[in-house]
Amino acid sequence: MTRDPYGGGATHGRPGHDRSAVRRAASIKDVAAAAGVSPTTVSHVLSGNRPVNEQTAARVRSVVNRLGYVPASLARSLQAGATSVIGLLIPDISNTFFAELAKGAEDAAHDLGYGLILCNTEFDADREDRYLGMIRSRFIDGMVYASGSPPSRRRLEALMGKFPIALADEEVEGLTGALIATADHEAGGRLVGEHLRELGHRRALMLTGPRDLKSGAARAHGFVRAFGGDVVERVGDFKEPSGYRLLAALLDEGGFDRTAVFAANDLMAFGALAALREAGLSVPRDISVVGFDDIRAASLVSPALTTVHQPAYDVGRTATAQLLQYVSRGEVPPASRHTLPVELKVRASTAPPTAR
Amino acid sequence: MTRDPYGGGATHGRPGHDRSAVRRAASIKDVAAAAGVSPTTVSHVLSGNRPVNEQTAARVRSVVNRLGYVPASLARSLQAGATSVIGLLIPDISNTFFAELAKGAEDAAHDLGYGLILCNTEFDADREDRYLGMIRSRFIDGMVYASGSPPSRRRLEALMGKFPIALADEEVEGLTGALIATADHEAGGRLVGEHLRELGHRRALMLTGPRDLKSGAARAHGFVRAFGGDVVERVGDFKEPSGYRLLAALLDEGGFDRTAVFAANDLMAFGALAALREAGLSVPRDISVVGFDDIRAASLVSPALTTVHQPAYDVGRTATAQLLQYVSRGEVPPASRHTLPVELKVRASTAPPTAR
DNA sequence: TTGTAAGCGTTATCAG
DNA sequence: CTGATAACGCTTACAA
Repeated sequence: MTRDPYGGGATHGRPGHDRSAVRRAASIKDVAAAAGVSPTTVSHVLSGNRPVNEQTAARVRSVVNRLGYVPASLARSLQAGATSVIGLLIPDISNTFFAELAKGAEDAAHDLGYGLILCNTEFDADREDRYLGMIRSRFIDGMVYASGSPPSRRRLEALMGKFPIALADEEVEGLTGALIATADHEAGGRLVGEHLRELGHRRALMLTGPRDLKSGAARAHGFVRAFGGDVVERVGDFKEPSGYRLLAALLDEGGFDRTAVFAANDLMAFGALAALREAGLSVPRDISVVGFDDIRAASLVSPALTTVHQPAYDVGRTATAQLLQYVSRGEVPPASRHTLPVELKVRASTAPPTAR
Repeated sequence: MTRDPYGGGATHGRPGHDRSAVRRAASIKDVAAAAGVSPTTVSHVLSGNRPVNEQTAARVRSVVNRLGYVPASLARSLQAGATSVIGLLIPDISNTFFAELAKGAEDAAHDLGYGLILCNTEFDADREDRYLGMIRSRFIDGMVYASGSPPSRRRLEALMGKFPIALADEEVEGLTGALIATADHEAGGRLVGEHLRELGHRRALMLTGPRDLKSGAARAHGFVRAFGGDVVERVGDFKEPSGYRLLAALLDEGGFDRTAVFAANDLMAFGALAALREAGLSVPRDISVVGFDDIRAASLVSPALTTVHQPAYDVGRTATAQLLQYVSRGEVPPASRHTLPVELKVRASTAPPTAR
């Protein structure tokens, strides 16, 4: 917490030569005084909330310009009981998936006249805590929550119901009664399962994300059911190195008999690709690889990655738009779920298995 | 501008069954009353700004817990004259370069106890305007400005000097007296020039960004001087399609005699790569390609792109840290420049020219 | 050790 | 058409 940065008007009656100090800005009183009217009138000239004599209004406006007066939004918000700003809490803005989601959220917020505070947690609980404090202290009117760090459930649960919060992308286990917008993870898994099965694969390796994420479970579930074959599972953390390490370890062990790899996200698929390349295996000839998310790099890698396109932008946009619908009325959103469609992008990293 | 979202306390004296409405939160007065002390004492118990009898303090704390009281940061900020929140204005958060920059900015802000508002402009002047309004209305204590949309100069110039603003990544033409953190664009251009020259190239095509960006000019300048050979220039807009179109047009024309392409950023380089592939030319055998930025996808494309690594994270972090140093003292930052080193990443897209 | 009162900059209410 | 006053929720002299 930062304490009062400048000591409350020390430069007050001292115009002139202190070049770097921020001068106290003109207030509505200053304008009123200079225009010879009451603050009330100034307020109304600016807001148009009630008619003002055109002469008076003109005079006020001219003073406003001369003094460069801009209403203090803090005071306005204090009086209004709302700030017109919401937060977006995500684990990692440099992950393009979240960047896209953020863009959707920002667009939706902007459309409704709201500002958006970026709360980047780096999966750090302290950081998440601090950001959640913003909603408790009512500095923001609501929060779009798109992180999945498990330790946060308790706190989140306590907040939800009291404050307007929407879940984006990731359900939080055991949290009911929430407004949530998410991609159809199960369908995504199913599409991949069907695709690999149709190609003729029967033995697959599934690289999952952390166990406690519902989205991951849904993907896995959809995949296993649709694939129907033999599935080996390894747990990773959604980051590239974990995809690499998991697969490299399996390859080292020897006796690797899988013909396809389904990674929980594109990043892990990239890691898998690297491990395969290093082991001298060719994709998709020796082994097929599928990702999830369809981040930009997916179509750029070589071979281009077959993956499931997640509508990250829409998830962010939908969650935010829904949330604001309630926030703008001063209500806590009811439980509701918006499942957005996904799409399988078949590219060059999958092919029928070759007999070995 | 959003008008007062909810009509100022209609649910005030109506406790009870309106399930979805947000209940008025406990205020310092409520706590004081319930604990049988004055608001002043509550304030001091919480802030530690002056000693309080341990008995009293304990009683207050217990009431605070029971009521779930959290101080309203708006009121606090109004009183303090600062919000401990700054803005970060960028054109496109889904561009990984800016995402990295944002991450650096967010880290620096977080370290000093500041929040960061993401202002994503999509190169839209209206949007930029609205966000700049946040600083004029003192909702934020400062702004890290990392956009380059030319029409904004005037406004920016008017703001700078009055409000704490730092320029990140991109100088704004004709704006002096600013605090600025930027990568060493000129050195970047030079490194590319030297690299291509050493490989034996003598005829290059340079795909630039918009003309009025200083960074682009610096890159071009450094490149042309170091390369020394024959350089043809085409102006693009930093987006992938423009790289594609520019090169495709040249190829179509016939008589294309360049042996190397230097694109203003990686995205345009990707476009160029696509055009080349389509024309049946092989990189780097027939032609070498170099980018700028070193976004994640650069090492993933095939062939992996030789490019100049920009320290996006550090640019964001440095600009923000510098800005906050002044903001926290209530000062407008003086002119100063921080030039961060770049690095040439030689990968697979460059090679000596083959005689044709 | 504690409390009273003023003030931060607005806007809504009520009165003229 | 306009103005005085209270209120939003907090902090901080100043006083006791």
